[in-house]
Amino acid sequence: MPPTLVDIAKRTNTSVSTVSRVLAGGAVAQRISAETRARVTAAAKAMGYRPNLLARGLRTRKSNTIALLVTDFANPWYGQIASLVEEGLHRHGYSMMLCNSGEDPVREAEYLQMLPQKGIDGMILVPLVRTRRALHEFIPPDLPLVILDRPISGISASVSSDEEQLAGILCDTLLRASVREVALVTGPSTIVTHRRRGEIVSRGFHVVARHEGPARIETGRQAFIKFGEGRHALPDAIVCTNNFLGQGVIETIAQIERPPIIACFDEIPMMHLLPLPIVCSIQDIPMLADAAVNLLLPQLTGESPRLQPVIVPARAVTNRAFQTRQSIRA
Amino acid sequence: MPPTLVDIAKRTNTSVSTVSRVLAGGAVAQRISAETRARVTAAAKAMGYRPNLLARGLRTRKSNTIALLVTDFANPWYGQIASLVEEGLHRHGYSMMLCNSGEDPVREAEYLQMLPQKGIDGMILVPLVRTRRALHEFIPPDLPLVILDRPISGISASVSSDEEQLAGILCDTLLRASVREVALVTGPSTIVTHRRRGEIVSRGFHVVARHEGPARIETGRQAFIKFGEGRHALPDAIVCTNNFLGQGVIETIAQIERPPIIACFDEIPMMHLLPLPIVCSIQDIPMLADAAVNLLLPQLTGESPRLQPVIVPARAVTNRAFQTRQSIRA
DNA sequence: TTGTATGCGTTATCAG
DNA sequence: CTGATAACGCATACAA
Repeated sequence: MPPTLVDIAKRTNTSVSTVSRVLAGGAVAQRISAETRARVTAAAKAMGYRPNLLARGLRTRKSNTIALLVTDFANPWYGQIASLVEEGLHRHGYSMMLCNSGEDPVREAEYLQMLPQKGIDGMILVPLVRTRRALHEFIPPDLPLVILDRPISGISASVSSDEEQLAGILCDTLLRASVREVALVTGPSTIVTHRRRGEIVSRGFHVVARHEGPARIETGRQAFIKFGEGRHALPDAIVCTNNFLGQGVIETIAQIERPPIIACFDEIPMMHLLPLPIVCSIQDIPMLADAAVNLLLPQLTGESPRLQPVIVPARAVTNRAFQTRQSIRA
Repeated sequence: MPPTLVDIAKRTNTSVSTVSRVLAGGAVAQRISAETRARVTAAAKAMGYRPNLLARGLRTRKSNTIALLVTDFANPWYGQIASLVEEGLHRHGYSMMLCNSGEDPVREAEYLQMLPQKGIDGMILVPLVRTRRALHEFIPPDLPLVILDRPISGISASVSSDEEQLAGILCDTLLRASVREVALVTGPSTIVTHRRRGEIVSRGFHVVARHEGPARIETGRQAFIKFGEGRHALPDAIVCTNNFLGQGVIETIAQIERPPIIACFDEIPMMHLLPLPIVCSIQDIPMLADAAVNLLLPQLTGESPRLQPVIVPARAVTNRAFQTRQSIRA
């Protein structure tokens, strides 16, 4: 129904190839006489021609499209990074499609299979799958790929924060605040970042309670309820392995008098205004986004100059209530 | 390079059509002898066959893919709604791709053109374009389409909140709190929701200051700085036309003693814990998402039963600081 | 400078 | 039950 090259060719008394060449623009178009070129472009505009990208992609095996598959785009962290990645890719002439696995391995598998079949040129992935082998049961080994946030061993094109440092600075801050006992609220232990963060914290503190669940606000809420049941004395701090969990805990715990310190990874919005001590270990989102783009681009252009995993430094930030608490104790 | 139907056909001494039929499954596959069927499926699995979705889409004009184009997926509001839309569509066998115009009309135009050319089956759009005419310069008139959040006159498949009510309940709450003078922080007045919300508020109160800019946190921060320069006495309330603007204002204003009421549209995370009076007019995100999906599905299956614009009711919520303030004044 | 012919991987039509 | 064969819309090698 929409006009095709054939239609334009008929209308202008030329052939499909001529039309194709004209519309291709650039050098190829220059090899066509100015006269026919004008006729063809005019007709194309008049008929409202739009190239069928499926056909073009089928033929050229190029789509100028990158897929970014994340685990939960309801989490603003992913929205922010996606937004920056989008801008970066756009500057280089690629468009980006964001897909969501919703922390569901089945949906991840579906998208993982489908996206390459749809002819994307490359993919940036926040993975649920944990091994290179498992991953490549779904995607072809030659697809330009960058692993984001959660390194997979054996894949060198990956960007993530230094988990040791990330958790380390959090622990240091807690130690300086005389924390000894903590409760731990973690996302799925099948996910390496959550597991790793939990492990590192466990190494440094006496963990008196634990709760694990999907990395969502609701899980944080449940955690506090569960902790409340077990014992009346709360620990010195509650450590959450991501922002959503932290937010859930904060929402429910703030009513307590003398609440424990909340320590979490990633940012809590407006933490400075919240009436309880908070320390966040914050990843450098712009740098992560930038690195992801820069790691993908050379793969797209064919050149594959020994990609190295990029490890981005993080920093710990305490809120005002935390700082006040410290100066009072001092 | 990846195996195709032809490869499988050769390997099994059959024809492409047979292979295609077997792999199609369902009724078509039943018309093939159990024996060849087994041989073909086995070979397909062994060779790791994956259908080329570009080719299939080119042929069938169906992709089982819906695009959701929003204006700013760094804003959690869009992340939440996108997440719900995704789940809804997924339940009906569609996958969803989220794209971001970043409040840039040029990028919107690009995606608007490209997505249909890529063979999506339908689209849900949070538009920047303001008229039906302008929109259809980019997308074909027969593309299944739902307009989300910002109705466009002449397009009946649209879902949004009742702006009159949404702004009305906010104004009522402010009036009951004895607010007379307000400052207004709005997103781009080219966007109907921002403009409309601003107008309604202007009707009810004396607007002593205004600031307009992109609907981002940064704009809210700038607004407060600007207001601070002009006069020393702040108004009774600052009204922001969305959550991001509100967050920016709150972040910068909280340091003030006796801060004004912050009134905004959409949700402020953990508002109950913030130390200044806040009232939010909150849209029903799940209902919006649901309606969007339900408005799109019938268009996809061909039946087009007189679609009506869906108007979703909203509610105003005040935080604890607001409530405390009220009881003190009473 | 332009046209012809071929193929990208599928599905669908038409024979047999 | 199965196999040729023709599209789908585009890009390109090869001719002219």
